[in-house]
Amino acid sequence: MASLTTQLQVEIIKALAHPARLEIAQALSKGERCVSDLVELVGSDMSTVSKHLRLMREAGWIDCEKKGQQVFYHLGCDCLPTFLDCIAAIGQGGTCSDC
Amino acid sequence: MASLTTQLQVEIIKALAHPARLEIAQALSKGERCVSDLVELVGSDMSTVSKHLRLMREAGWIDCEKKGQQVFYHLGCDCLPTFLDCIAAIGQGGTCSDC
DNA sequence: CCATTACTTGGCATTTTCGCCAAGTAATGG
DNA sequence: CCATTACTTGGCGAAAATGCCAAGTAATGG
Repeated sequence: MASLTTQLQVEIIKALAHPARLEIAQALSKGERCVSDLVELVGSDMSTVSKHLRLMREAGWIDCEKKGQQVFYHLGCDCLPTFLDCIAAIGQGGTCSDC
Repeated sequence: MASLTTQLQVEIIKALAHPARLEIAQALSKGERCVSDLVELVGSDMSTVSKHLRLMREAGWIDCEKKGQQVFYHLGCDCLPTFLDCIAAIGQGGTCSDC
């Protein structure tokens, strides 16, 4: 039953459905960050964070740009902050006003 | 690092991050359905669908009501259709206009 | 060049999720 | 009552996701 389209949409949603990835999304909503910053934020090994970032990039949520030896990640989809606010509102039991 | 709040939000997102659950969400956006309808829709065992429904209910996305021997499920959050449209738009490579 | 920093990728063990079957519960009809 | 329908729950093997370590790559500084 699940169409290719459905599967693609699931991959997009799954890319946010993990504590580290959600925290990364929240951080990037406030501005770009390099990988080391995000490693410090989520507290996992850099290799782990790197893989999370790849997933999110493949899903289209984020993009990156290399500057010298650092790689800076930033949002790739304008929807994301609204999306996160919506989920946060639902999480607090309230109704979401934005969406 | 991941706070309790973050973990809760992740559970809410995860409740949509599965082909069967996404299809159920899309179906319920068009109106209420009983479990048997949804079993036919997703093509899995009824016990499997029942467990998906429980997850979605615990996340707050849906509610249910028993009518006779049937259980009808319906949306529990007004955000959901907008949310789904947004994901669908992202999935098609376009920018999301609604959110 | 060579060492160092900043990352990415491969591999693999551990944990989590998934989905079926079997069994249990609740409402309806005869 | 008893059988049937419509579900839910428990259990468990199979599949997928997660995260660390080790190894590989690219840019910079000396």
